[in-house]
Amino acid sequence: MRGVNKVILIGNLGRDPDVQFLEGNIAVAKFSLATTETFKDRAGKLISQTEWHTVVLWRGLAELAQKYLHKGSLVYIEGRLRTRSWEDKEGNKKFATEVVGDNLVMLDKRLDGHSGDHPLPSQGGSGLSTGSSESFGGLEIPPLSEPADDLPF
Amino acid sequence: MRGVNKVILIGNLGRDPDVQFLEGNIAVAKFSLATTETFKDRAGKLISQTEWHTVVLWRGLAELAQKYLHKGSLVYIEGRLRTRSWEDKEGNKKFATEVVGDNLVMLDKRLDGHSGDHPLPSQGGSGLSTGSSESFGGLEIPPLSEPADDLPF
Amino acid sequence: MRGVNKVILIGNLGRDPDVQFLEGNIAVAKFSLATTETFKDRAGKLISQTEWHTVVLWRGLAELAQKYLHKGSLVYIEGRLRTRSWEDKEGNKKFATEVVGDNLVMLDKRLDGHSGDHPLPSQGGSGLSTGSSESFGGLEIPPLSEPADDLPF
Amino acid sequence: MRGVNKVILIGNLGRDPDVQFLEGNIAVAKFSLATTETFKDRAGKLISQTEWHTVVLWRGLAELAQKYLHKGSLVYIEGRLRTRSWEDKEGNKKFATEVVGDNLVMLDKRLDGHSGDHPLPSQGGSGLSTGSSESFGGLEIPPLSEPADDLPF
DNA sequence: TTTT
DNA sequence: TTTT
Repeated sequence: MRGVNKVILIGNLGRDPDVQFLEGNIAVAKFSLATTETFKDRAGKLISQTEWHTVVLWRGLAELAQKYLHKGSLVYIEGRLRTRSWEDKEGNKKFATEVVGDNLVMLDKRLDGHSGDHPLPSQGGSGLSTGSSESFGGLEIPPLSEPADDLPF
Repeated sequence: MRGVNKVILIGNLGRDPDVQFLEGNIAVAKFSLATTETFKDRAGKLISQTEWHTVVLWRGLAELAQKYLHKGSLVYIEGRLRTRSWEDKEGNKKFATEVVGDNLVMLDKRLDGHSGDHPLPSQGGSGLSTGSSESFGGLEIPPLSEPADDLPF
Repeated sequence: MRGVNKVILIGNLGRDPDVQFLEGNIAVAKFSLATTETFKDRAGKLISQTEWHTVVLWRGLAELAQKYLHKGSLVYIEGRLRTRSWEDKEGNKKFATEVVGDNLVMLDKRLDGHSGDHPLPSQGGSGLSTGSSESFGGLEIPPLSEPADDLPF
Repeated sequence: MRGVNKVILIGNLGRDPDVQFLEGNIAVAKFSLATTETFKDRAGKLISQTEWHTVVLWRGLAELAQKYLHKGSLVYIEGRLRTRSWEDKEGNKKFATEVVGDNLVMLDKRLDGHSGDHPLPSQGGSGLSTGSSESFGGLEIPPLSEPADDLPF
């Protein structure tokens, strides 16, 4: 590669995801995501701007979307831009730019009383008592079980 | 510039922020942030890994942190890495790497009954009814009030 | 803000930038950027995939583009997605998604013999009167001149 | 996952990479990377600031580093922060924060006359037997060979 | 310790 | 339409 094509979004779903299963039972999810940014214009006035994105997820991520995401869900999406083009029935050239996600983080707090119902995948850091000194322990490098701290550096 | 130094974190505060005011009434906030990532190792086993970061915020962001962040808060931080070094009293060279934030997004849903109490800055997209076609309208480019859609392209 | 809308690209310009000056002498540059990523598909075959993006730059960044970028230039662009819609003469609804850049890093080695000729600013907005401060989204630049190491932490 | 820990750097190697092979013939590369950013301080003065990062690469990426990177090389690194701690011989607690890279893009123009000599893979893991698939964090690579444009949306 |  |  001599290129980078990366998108990072945090926003809310405008509708429930639309999930389809292709042959081979491959899941594809699609939804609109609204990102709202606020900033001051040159005059110092607060401006709020919403942008809508089409997000596409494949396979495992699509299945996660189907299980856990719905209209209003707040998510972090990391992915890449992809523009498709086609001609409609009238022969007009059409373009659509989508964000193909390869990482998804659900940011909603479960507010439902019946938590535990659906075992939400993972749970980061919350409920930590103080930890920090403890947690600095030389953790293993993720996908490996190498003796990372024996490194001869 | 011929360089990029960018950090993006989503995680929970390990403690309430520590906020100080320097001369000139410049606010500086500091806190530990835990980011937890989950993934499968080579054997397919789910591994959860927590990393602790020191986050430093200046001025307006520090004041936001003081007002709205506390132990357990879930935040998005965008910033850059900065390593400081010094010698302690025994003459040992010490290093500390921090994330100096230049963007902060609070990701907690307000769960408190008395919402409205503290006017949380902005509120993105949530509660949107359907919108999408409407929202595609040719929005103005942020900090400008140029007739962006009159562009001669 | 309760949202994030961020794009990071590294790629080559497909053509020289198209630069226009709006009233008020505000520069706008537009160009196509090709990002090429390579990865292995499920069968282990190397796949190379090129995606084309429309990049829009304003003010100081547009002037930088005009001065230093040309067909083939390799650049890093950081920005945000923005979709515009309009109707063409036949009444067809059209959409275009662009990347509005707020940071630009030129990655080409100057190969010209007369290097040193023009002291490449190479940073968005540097040395420009219009002063695109957009790179930091209106945020306070973390103060280098602050006595950072005297921090009472 | 309920967290994000992401670093994006563009900078130059301060020295040739230090590459080691652990048992199992697993490669680990380590090097210092300088990122230089330029911006204006409050007085409008141009400030250039260099930050040094320790970058660690594993497996296929480490082998790429060994083959193609050297002192001065310009690279894009995407990875995550990881802080290790240990006690030195005097019993002093020590910390080191590193960037563990999971994506590498070489940004140097090949200036050597004998270009074409070694067909630069230039993508993390490409053409390597060890096959660092870390770049995609264990996620399914979005399937290029899927009939993406036949999607029923 | 890099680079412009 | 770029680049390797």
